[in-house]
Amino acid sequence: MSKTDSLPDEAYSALERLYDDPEERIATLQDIRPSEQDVAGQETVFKALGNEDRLRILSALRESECCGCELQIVLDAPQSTVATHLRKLKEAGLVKSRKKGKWSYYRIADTAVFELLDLAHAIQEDV
Amino acid sequence: MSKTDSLPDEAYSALERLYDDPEERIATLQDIRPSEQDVAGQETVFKALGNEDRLRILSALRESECCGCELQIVLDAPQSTVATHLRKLKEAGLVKSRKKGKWSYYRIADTAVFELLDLAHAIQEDV
DNA sequence: CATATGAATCGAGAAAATACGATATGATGG
DNA sequence: CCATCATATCGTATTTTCTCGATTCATATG
Repeated sequence: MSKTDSLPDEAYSALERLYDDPEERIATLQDIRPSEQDVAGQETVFKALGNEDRLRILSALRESECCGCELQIVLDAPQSTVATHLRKLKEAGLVKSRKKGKWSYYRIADTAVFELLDLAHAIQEDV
Repeated sequence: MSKTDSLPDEAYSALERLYDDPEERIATLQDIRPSEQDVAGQETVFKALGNEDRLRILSALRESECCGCELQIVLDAPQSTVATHLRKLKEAGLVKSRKKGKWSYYRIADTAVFELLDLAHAIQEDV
């Protein structure tokens, strides 16, 4: 037998047993469509943060601005790997960079980034 | 030729050109080792948040507590998919659940979760 | 206790993210 | 200009995550 699991109908009939006026509740639920843009933006930020190496980069930048070659030492990873991580962080708006001669210096873009890191830490503490 | 890119030595010699006392700077950088546990916890939280479906679940829970079958309607996804997302959110400490009869009701675990969502939104706004 | 129902778990194929060598780019100093 | 060096980008092999049907589990009800 197939598709025992995917029927949306299944969920509808469940709601019809739960509520006196299921139609209204179903309409309400279907209307929960947060702006695609909002969700996409949040997703970009959280995906960028959801990686050990990138969290360690942010941890280093919390101390001070660093150039790319310094971050290679922090991560003990090859240059192209570090550069890729930095690009992701930059695209997400978490870090900014400035160029000085041959060097690119990276810094945390905003104090909101510190807050994000601290909140995540706090949440996991009491799991 | 091979491994033109991965030599850690390369980064070391770069720093030796950058600083008068490179040894000290290198030692400082290598010491930036945030507690593995801290980073792992943050990573779990941010990985859980870095997914469109899960962000939409949180968006729905922001309105009100929901049971599993209601979230199936919100996402328009099969039951096992929704259940898997909910497990991830729970493991990360982002939602809590209570069982009532056959139903499992989910709710956001802490106001810190709202703050995370809002901060991420704010950061992406000015990228 | 048989059946129905909502939810949790499992497993395997599909999709996405990551790692990293090779190469390209752009600045600097002879 | 040519060589060197710090970065950035590209291509692809590898790893991780996601999806979702099937199955199992738990609760309720006749």
